[in-house]
Amino acid sequence: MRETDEKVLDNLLREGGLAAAGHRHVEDLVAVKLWQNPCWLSFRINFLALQFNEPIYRRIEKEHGLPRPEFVVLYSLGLSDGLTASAICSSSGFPKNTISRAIQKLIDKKIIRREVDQADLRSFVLYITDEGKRIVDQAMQPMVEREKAMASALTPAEQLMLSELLAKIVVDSPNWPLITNIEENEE
Amino acid sequence: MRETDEKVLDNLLREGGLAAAGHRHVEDLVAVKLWQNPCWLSFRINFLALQFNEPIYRRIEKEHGLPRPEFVVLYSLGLSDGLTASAICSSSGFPKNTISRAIQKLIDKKIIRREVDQADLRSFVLYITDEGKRIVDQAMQPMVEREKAMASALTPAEQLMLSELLAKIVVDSPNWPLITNIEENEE
DNA sequence: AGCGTCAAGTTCCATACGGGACTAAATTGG
DNA sequence: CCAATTTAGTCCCGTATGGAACTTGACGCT
Repeated sequence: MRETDEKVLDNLLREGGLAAAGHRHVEDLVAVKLWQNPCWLSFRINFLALQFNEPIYRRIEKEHGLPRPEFVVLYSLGLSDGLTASAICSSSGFPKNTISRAIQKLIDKKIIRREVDQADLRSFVLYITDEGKRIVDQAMQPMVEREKAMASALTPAEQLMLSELLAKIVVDSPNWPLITNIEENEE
Repeated sequence: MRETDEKVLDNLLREGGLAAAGHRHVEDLVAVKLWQNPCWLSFRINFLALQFNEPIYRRIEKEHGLPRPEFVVLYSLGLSDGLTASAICSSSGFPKNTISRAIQKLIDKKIIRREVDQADLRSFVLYITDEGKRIVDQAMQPMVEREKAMASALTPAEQLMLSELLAKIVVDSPNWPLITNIEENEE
């Protein structure tokens, strides 16, 4: 790709959705961050993540007394019972001490249960209790609703497209280059 | 849309990208969260946000001594100088006390500068200093690189499509229903 | 003008968070 | 088969975080 072509593409990407937005009102700074931002992708993703999460986790906290890390554990077990702490860490991105604490709290609350893994005595296998299942099911509802609301800006065909595109990126994520912060030791 | 049609769509959405992933290896729990998850959209978005952010912010912290909220302020001013604290809050999703603190620190470090808004004596207008500009420019590079890496799982056409789809959702976000946590006061 | 409400920022404070050191079990390998 | 290394999970502790209360200025209303 020639130098100029690349610039053209960059601009197209950055301005993606500008025409379609038309006259619809967006807050000024959001508009700038959407359409005059070299980091078009990360802004869009971060913005949506925040907008989605913040009210949801606040509600789950209020309603069930579960802070985010605890809910993440529960949610993971709800999708796939019998997990280990480290599996939850790596699929969720939380550090292991945070997850460890969350697990302890959930055990105290009798929302999950823990058994030593006979195959590996260092690790524990976690199971959700009936009480736990009840809670996830209930907490999941508003999440699904909010998802629907979020997705409703798109047609079903567009939603499908989006789902596929994002999945592709997720699947590719293990290949992203490591960030090297081993540089300029100019403390 | 008939009941059953809706179920069909739900399944399609949830499994978006499954076929395309083919044989490529994905961690087990990630695969479950991708393809057997009622919250297909929020998982994809949150996962990508975390994967993107964590190394980037860690690096910026190490390299420039700026924790995330401080960088967010700087980044915002870099895109659009002369902002007010509350504008930064609402476009970034951070609470105002966190942003306030970040602003103070940045002023101390002489990375930004503050003037009272003559039109509204309660608020301040923030300006980035030359030093500040230097820092954003430098810190931006790895972000852009990482974006490119992230996007490189897609063809340019797909990237453009994604940019547009996400922008549509962002533009629509002010219309999402408020979360009502005013319910079942069963503390 | 004067009162009540609202909006911009700041301060206070309890707490959740995550880095890093630690323990114990597994695995590697010479 | 015994070090050396890696991995699962926990613990300690300083710090960043965000809720709530507060201050001060703007704005609406009669």
